Amino acid sequence: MSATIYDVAREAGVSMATVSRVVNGNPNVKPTTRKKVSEAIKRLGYRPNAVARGLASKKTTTVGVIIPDISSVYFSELARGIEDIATMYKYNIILCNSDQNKDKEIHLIQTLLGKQVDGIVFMGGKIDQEHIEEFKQANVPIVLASTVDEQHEIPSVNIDYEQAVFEVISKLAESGNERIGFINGPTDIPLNGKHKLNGYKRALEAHGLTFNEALVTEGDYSYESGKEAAAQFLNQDIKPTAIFVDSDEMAIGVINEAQDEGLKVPEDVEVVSSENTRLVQMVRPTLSSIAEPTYDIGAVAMRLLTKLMNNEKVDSITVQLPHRIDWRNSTK
Amino acid sequence: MSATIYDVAREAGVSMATVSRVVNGNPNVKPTTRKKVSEAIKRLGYRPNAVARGLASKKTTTVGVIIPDISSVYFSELARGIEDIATMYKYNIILCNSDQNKDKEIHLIQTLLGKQVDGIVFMGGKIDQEHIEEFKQANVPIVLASTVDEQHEIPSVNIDYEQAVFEVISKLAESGNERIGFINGPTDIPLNGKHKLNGYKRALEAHGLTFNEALVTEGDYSYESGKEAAAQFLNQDIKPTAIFVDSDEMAIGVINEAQDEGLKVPEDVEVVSSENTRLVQMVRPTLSSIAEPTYDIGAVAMRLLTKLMNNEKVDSITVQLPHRIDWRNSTK
DNA sequence: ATGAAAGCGCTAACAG
DNA sequence: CTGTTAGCGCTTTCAT
Repeated sequence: MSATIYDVAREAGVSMATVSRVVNGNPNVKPTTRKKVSEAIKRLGYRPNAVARGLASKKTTTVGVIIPDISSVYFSELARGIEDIATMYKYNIILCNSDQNKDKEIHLIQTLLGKQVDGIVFMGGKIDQEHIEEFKQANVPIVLASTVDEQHEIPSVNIDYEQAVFEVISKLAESGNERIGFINGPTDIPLNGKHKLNGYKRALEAHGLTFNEALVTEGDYSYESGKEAAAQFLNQDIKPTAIFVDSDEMAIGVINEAQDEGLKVPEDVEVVSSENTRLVQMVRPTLSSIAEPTYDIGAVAMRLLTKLMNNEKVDSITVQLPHRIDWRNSTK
Repeated sequence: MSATIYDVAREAGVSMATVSRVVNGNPNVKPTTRKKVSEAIKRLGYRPNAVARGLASKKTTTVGVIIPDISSVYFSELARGIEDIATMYKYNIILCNSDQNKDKEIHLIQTLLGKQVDGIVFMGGKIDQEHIEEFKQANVPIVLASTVDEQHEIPSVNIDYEQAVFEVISKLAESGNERIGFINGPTDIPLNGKHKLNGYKRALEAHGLTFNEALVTEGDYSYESGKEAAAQFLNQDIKPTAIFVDSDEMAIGVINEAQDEGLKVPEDVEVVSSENTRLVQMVRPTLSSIAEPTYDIGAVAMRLLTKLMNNEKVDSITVQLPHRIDWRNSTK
């Protein structure tokens, strides 16, 4: 059994309150006493029990992180941003994979609240009423990262996805492409089915192009699904001359499929992706992509959460980070 | 304030002990009482406080996971394996990035122990005496995943890295390569500087080839460092005709560098990598690689940890998972 | 089958 | 500056 605060108190000949004070860096302790206590701590190898502390103080310095899939390149970068800032503010994170499954998500929220986390960073797809209910019932702050809440009720950190897609498609249209394909992510998620699709449509319209259903499809973010979607596009009569793809892995699938079919990228078909993970520079040709500040979204979301947990004032509950479009060799 | 077990007890007209019993599924409760209590729980929206429970029971159903960098493709796959099995056994994980920095590692171990985790999965580079001390002082089990402890004192899950490298180099030698390059990971880590290097040397020897220092270098696992190492190799007089690279990202750097210099893979230079992440199928040519069962290493490590936490008997404290070599198009 | 009561190890008033 | 004293919310004997 390891030493408790009580053991230290006895060893140092003081009360537990005093030990608690020196452990917590309370200045109201005479230097000599502090020294006595510190030595006793060292001698006994005392290590404060965070669980007991959590129970007494009602703070665990632990935050929950619900993420669709940590093994995805995109989300693991986000997670790193979250964890770095958490560490900076002395929090630890409990990491949970949801696979974007609503039941799991709800269950995880409850588990985390049961564990008395001080806050939660949530990443997911669709946020529906049931999520909102849970979030509101929680007595700790929640921040959404790279996840949109239609109602703008929950604090969140995102980029302007609709605008980003609008810019990509516009540029593609301006450089002469008349048939621009769009391989979206799962469209049951509003972020895809609504915002990104809107950006696509608005850009077409703005450039006098007509929307063609045969040029829009969806994948599940995997390499394989990108390859399949590309095969579908490239085997129809009206082949697109440019394709915007909603993830890097899918985009690589598209490039490979195109090349396998003897098409040249970007000469025959231009490709633009959407995550700007490290992968973009590893493919040949290097991939043009919406440069979403993935790490930063995580970092800023966590930073926002710390403010909320601290009851600090925040300018705005929803923050929108800037994005760029990085044009590389997969486009002309 | 949310309801406590005491509130539920009063609401249901029983004692807290009884509430505790139904919450924990203790069979010694009359069905009618159980029902009464369950209803009270529902009515009050009672959710057990895991911190209080942890303090009383000395179990947190939380395990610590120390990982070099969650944003690495390799480690995030490992982490997913860990988390899946943890979930299966009703544990949550506290995830911490160490960047393989020893001070951080030691500090994280202490933080996690302070948080009273029931066990730790540790991934890192060099395990030295100080680590071992910490591990031994901890009163909870520790399992190393994809991390070797020279002394074999700490439970661990690995593949036989030396043997795997031996096989790759042997095959390369047998197919006629006489100058086989080796881009290792950081060699201050015994796994690289000792075991993998040994495998390389032994294979050369076994095939009558002489060891040449100019054909061995190291990188930091990044794409860039792979590219640089390749540039170094390919610009010297005695160019290797085959290169074994210790990570997928570095290997892609090698392929790209070779191609940028006008060399063909595998015709002019063959490339074999070492992690078999999803990336191997995304590059062209697809990458031959040691098929390390990354996800499984994590899963098995976590499974082993659950047994240890449960005081179950385990056949062997160190497990060695089988590996394959997947030959793809980056080799002849 | 159920209840009473004693902690688990710590923080946080409140005194002094 | 230091000590006393209640809890925090739950588990766990030990009775009954």
